Amino acid sequence: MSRSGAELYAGVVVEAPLSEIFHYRVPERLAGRIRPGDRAEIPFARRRTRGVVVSLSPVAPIDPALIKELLDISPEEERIPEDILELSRWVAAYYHCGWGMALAAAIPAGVKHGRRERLARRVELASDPDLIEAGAAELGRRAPKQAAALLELLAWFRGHPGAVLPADCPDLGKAASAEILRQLAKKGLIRLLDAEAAWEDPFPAGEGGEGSSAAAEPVLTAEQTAALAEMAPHVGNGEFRSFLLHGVTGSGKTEVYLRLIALALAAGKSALVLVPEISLTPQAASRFRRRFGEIAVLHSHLGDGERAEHWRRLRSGGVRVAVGARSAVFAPLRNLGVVVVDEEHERTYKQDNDPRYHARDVALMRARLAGALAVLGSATPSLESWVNADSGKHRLLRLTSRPGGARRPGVEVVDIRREWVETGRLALVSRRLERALAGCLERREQAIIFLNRRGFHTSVRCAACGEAVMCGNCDVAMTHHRRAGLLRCGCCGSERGVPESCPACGAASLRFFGAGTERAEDALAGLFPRARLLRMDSDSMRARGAHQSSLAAFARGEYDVLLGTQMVAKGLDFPNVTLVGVLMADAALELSDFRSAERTFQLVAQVIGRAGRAGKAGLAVVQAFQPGHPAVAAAAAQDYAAFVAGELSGRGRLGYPPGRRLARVVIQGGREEAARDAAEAAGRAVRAAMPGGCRLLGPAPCEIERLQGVFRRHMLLFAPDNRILAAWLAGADLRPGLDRGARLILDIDPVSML
DNA sequence: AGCACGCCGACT
DNA sequence: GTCGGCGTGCTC
Repeated sequence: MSRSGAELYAGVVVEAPLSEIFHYRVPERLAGRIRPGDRAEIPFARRRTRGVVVSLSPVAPIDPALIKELLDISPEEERIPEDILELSRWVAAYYHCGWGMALAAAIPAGVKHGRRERLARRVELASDPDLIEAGAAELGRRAPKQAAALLELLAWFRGHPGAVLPADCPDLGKAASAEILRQLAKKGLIRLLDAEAAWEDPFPAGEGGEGSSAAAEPVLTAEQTAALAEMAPHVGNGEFRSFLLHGVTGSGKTEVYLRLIALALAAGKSALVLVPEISLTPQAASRFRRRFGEIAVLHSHLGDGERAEHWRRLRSGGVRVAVGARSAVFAPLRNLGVVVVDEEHERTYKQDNDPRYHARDVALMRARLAGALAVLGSATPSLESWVNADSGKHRLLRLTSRPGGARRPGVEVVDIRREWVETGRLALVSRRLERALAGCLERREQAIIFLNRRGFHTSVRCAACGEAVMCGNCDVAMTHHRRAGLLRCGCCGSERGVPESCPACGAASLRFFGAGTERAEDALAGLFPRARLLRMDSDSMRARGAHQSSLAAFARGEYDVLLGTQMVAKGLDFPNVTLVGVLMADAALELSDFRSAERTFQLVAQVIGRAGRAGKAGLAVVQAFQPGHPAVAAAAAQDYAAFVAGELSGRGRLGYPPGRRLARVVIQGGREEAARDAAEAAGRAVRAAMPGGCRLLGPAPCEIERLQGVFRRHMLLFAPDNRILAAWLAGADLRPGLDRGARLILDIDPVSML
């Protein structure tokens, strides 16, 4: 069989959702140049596919008779760099997913499929919607799945006129699997297009390229200088170091990052900057471009082709700065010197589908593997990072003052309960806030009003039977959207008309409760009819680019008041904003999630920071039902230390993170029975394998037991440290009972408990 | 994932 | 009868 005697076998991670490694014989002509990281062409189950070579060995790990020969390897430009391969291996091990799954997250689609035989990745309707709808009705009898997918597509295109839908769009869910889409395309009902087809870059490179004069570098504050002086010696020396940069809003963290990156570049290294998607604005991108010339901006709206192009340029070393959201943590930068994670506390860094990695933690591991310097920046660091700084894992750096002498805003807390008693009505806008707004408008300054609830009313309830109108798919009360004249589910987005009578008991006694941004808009319009209001939430900002253009219009002074959800809590500073109002600071506290206090603190502290960023005096009015709640009080006092101390001791008492490590196992199924049986089986397996010093909660129904038509149960695994947690999970066989109608999700370091 | 096999209900 | 849809199983 072997002619030269020295056989070589390659371990290959196949491009399929499988966790095993498959092995292939390396043909002699490739034996000299094949290396781990090569993309390989392989025969796999009666077809050709591709994979990534992860190991090479002279011994066959299985019966050699079963092993097939590897067909070819890809050109050099498509190799996965060694450090990315290593990083993906760590992701697979840490998050308990297959290596293939981790690699899939690390390699962009455009690179995976190569340039030639590119898969169709965008969907378009083949004819006009009404014709399609008729087609769907006809299809319904024979192919219900295809018909459902078609209707889903139709609804999507009606909601997003003129847009092009990526074939793997999460909006479609699994209603439209690749197979279904192919079938529909075969029938001529839809068209599947190339990635390259139309999606203009919302952040074009534009001006500010290499040649343009470098932007004037602002003078650093003493604190910025000190922070840089701490870090500078560790740039480019090849040793991993991590820092937590705790800087109040407006203290100039970005300038510190920019200087640090400049140092890395000067030392011949490259730099990776992670930002939450929402702050990846054209302005932010151009700030980096002005300093560093050509950079890779990796945002979520890049086409496969563009993404692949960035990947190749970073990989070749042609571009040495990458700025991007979560998945940019895998950008193939060479010779990495600095890794920045801005707003490190943001939960958007956690991916909420497999592999469920936390980009901040992956970034730290990446820096460690590269021997680079990592900086985590935030005005309100996560407790995890804070504890790591406390224990000496990260070095803590502080920025407490704002450059240019901008003062911190004054904060006043309004007790809504007392307001209620004194005025006899439950007003959305307190008298104090009304007065402040009047003054602000009179001075021709701008205000931001924050309310983290969408819609008009947050629920519709029957006065006769007490039932709220629930979503048909989820265990969630539907919100009333008066503008649209319907009820919508905040979880799955499904809609229904506003019922005349109670769907549960039939009584014509429905009452509307709670307030969202729509209602706040009405309230403000009633109080200040002449004020120009801009409402920003995911309902009013559905159109592509609406978010950016609205913020720009507000910045130009075309509006007086910006009202919205989280969307207005973060992002740009508007020099003319001197007033911030928080309508229900404690709205999120009722959620049964152990992090809800932390989130409330972060959110309120961040919004308050929006006030008075330039020379002008700022004021924040914080309304709350529980003004004394530590999260609200500490945020109002801008006292991070006080909040952290209290919260940490509470978490410690309850045995929650960050003191202990947590994994969450969710079992879901279309039938309640199947989900419960599978959860019980998994629960027994987990309990049997539980090491000492650990704790198991559940299995029990999830907070939202039914979500998008699926029944969900979960359990929480608490362990003293990660090693023990990993051993526990390795020892528990979660497979049995899952085969039929139930699926299992394992989430390490979960951020959502719902 | 993708592709075969095989079962099942409906049409030339 | 057979065609197409859709569940199931397997891939070095």
